[in-house]
Amino acid sequence: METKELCNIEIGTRYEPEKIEHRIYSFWESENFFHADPSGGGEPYTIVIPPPNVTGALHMGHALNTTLQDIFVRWRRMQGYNTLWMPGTDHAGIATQNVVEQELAGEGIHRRDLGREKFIKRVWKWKKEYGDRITNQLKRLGVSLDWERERFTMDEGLSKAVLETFITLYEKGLIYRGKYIINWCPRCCTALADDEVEHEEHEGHLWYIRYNFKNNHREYISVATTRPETMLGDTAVAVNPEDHRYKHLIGRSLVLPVIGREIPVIADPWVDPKFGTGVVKVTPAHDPNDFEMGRRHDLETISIIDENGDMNINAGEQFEGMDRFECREALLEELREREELEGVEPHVHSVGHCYRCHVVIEPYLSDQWFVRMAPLAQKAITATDGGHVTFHPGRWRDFYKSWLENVRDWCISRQIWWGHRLPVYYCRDCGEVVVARQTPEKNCKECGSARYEQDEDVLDTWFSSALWPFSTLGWPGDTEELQRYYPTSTLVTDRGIIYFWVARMVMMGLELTGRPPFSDVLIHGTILDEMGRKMSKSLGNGIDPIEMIDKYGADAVRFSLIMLTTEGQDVKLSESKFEMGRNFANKVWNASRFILMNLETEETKPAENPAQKPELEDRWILSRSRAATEKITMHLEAFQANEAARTLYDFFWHDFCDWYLEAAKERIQSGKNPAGIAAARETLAIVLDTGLRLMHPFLPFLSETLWRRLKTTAGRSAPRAAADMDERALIVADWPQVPEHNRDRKLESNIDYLQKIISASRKLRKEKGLAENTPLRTVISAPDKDTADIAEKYKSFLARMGVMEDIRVGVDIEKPPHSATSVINTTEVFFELEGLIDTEVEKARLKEQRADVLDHIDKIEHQLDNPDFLANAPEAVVNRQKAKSKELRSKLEKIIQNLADMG
RNA sequence: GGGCGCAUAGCUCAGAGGCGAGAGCGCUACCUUCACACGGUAGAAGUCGCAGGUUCGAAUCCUGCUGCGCCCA
Repeated sequence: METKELCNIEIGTRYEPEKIEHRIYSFWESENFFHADPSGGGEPYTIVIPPPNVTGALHMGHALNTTLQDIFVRWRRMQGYNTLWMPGTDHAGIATQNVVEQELAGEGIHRRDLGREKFIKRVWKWKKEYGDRITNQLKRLGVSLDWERERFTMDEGLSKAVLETFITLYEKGLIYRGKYIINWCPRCCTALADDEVEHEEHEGHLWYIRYNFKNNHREYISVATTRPETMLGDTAVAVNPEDHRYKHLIGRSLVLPVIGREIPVIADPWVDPKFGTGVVKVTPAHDPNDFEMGRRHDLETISIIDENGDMNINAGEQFEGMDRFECREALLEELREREELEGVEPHVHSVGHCYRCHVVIEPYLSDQWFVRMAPLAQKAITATDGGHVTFHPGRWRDFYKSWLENVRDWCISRQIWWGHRLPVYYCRDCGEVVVARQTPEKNCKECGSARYEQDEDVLDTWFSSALWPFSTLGWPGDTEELQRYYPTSTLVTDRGIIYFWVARMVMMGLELTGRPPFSDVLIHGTILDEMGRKMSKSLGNGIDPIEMIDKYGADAVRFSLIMLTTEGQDVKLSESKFEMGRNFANKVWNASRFILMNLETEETKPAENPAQKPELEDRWILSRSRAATEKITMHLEAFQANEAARTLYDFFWHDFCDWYLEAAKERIQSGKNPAGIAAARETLAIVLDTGLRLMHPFLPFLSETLWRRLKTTAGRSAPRAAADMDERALIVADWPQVPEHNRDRKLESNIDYLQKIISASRKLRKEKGLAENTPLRTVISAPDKDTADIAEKYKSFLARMGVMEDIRVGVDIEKPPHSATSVINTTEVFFELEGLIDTEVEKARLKEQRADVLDHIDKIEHQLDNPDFLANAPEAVVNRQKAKSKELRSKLEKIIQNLADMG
């Protein structure tokens, strides 16, 4: 897109983001500004996006997450770093399979009807049609991702990374196959990892069931359980070996109710004597703890529930085919009839649910593949302790470590079709296991058979996500990108996936590349609704970012989110919050509009290049803009985007618009003093340029639009500003530098003093009910020559900004008759108000002020009278309080004098 | 049960040993003045959750308590 066209935007009184956003984004894309060139110069700065789920739609969490990343990337790009922000999506095995299965269900088809191959084709078709919804939505936010490099966890390169990883870890003995109790989702029909199970407090029951002894039907013990239906698979009853109540029963035999199987009473220290009766049933095939106990005591494992959560034949003919919860009711009824149900009491316990579909998890005994976590976790802990991976805020390091320190082996096989199929082949004739890159060509070395079949399972999606920071850069190939951009710089994410993703990336990065995948991890808050609840589809309490962008503009959405996100704290969001960003954007728009109008004026001809005579406020705003630059840069370096945004807001609105623009306006519109006007124009352009640069990471569309306009306009009457704007676009313009001697603190404090005098005049007019443009004759009585000089020097500033006239300045000038007094620091300001002074009102006002000052003096002098304070407090604090006390004393004296003068 | 976070103006939140505690929204009054009413100017508004402690000095540090939220078991 042509620059001319971009500038051809009508600068109306309202910022209309919808008119520019699309154009600007196309411009950036067509100019290739997002694309990283590994052969280019500059220190690398790399971020990989947390790949959103390909089935997902953009929500506020993504909006915050990507805005933060875009801020860091745009800022570093402007600083001259060779910046890469890697985009992509995650194939989300279970979620995507569910979506396509539902689509098929609409056509009355089950995936099994289709067969594996056709089903996978169907998923790819779905992905091609709908898979880029979320990436297109991201573009609306203005993100500067390097789209040319977009990756997908199922694409060829990343699949190769997964294959190599599996083989490498298998060969190192870090991947193994075994028959264990895993978390099974009967709806998704697959195993899940421990951290894919969500635990919820559930108000259930504790049932007491009577187990009779063999050979003596009058003798029994009572067993407590929360899941009576699993009783059908019991192969023992256990007590704690130290429990004196039951010691004599150990080794005796019981008869399992309903089933009639003979089972032993065993002793195991795992049993908690305080739970229920202290006697627990042991079901090794359906409880992880019981499974361990079963191994210790060599118990039989009897599976009674199948993969769909239905009872199988081992549960007995009467229950076979029943759903597990249906069976529970039927069994309880049966026990009641047999008078073997001893009792029931309410019991709150934690129940695991599938994190994808929320069905109750079934502990399930099956053959699965696992990653041995202890050695990997140890490396990850060491790297973090050694400062190679730093969390912001730091407390998340402990959170991450506590998981790594207690992590159990990771079940990575999933019984679904969509995903990376395990590179495992079994000999059909002898069952020999071969892990290989492709179907083995040689005959089985055990039995000589040539018939192999590949494992049906696919890998956990997180297995491929764990490789993301290097697989996206071409690993296992030794690519230019990998050399240039790996390890990455900053990872930005929500605390919710520290275990799932962050920890696993660190483990895999260290194991496979020998280096941590990133140096800094920024954990931001979670977006909540107005009532502090998580936003979710089921609650319907979400706020759609795209709707908000349509309504308020992308920049407003971005800026509001960042302003609200204080370090690591959750954000309670409501739609009205976006007004803050919109108002700020509109303020910037209008301030720029004013400046552009003034630069475009016909009055100054560019060739003439008039002499410039800067005024006080010109130098002041330049000093303030340097202060803002310094602070914003510092906050970004500390990962505090919200503090940076706040600094920008205060600087632009309160220093630049409230004070400087108003002062410059007066000067320019007065029409006198051409050199002063020229200086004002130049300063407006310079400071707006700086402001837009500082703003760019936060409000990219608005700043780019205005900057381009300023660049073409500044040449007319702000030659120095124009000369500094020689970059092609703001997105690739230089970040403002902070020169060594950058501040004029004296000047800033002088202006502060003058601002107080101006405020006092405005306040007085309000009190007297005078119109804002009524000039006040003013006498300024300073305590010393230095202070008087400041006021004298900047009389015209006071006159303009405070609407004062005939300002007389001196040391200890006498108070004119019929005037109101304001005491500013140690200066008396007398406003002449003939006919408007009510002595009684004035006296009351001064008395109030006197009481106030006395109160303050009391406090400070009490402190200064305390020898301990003088002895212990730092000198600077003591001096400050002494100066304050002196100033207040002087102020008090003046108030008293004024009161006395009034009689 | 264990761990973490939060509690400050009507609302949303900053402030992390030393200012007489701040911002945005909302509220009150005045102002359609020529960049902006999505604006300007001025203002009202606080027992910094409660109780102890440390300290010359606590909204800030420590202990306990209460309430809310999150994570793990």
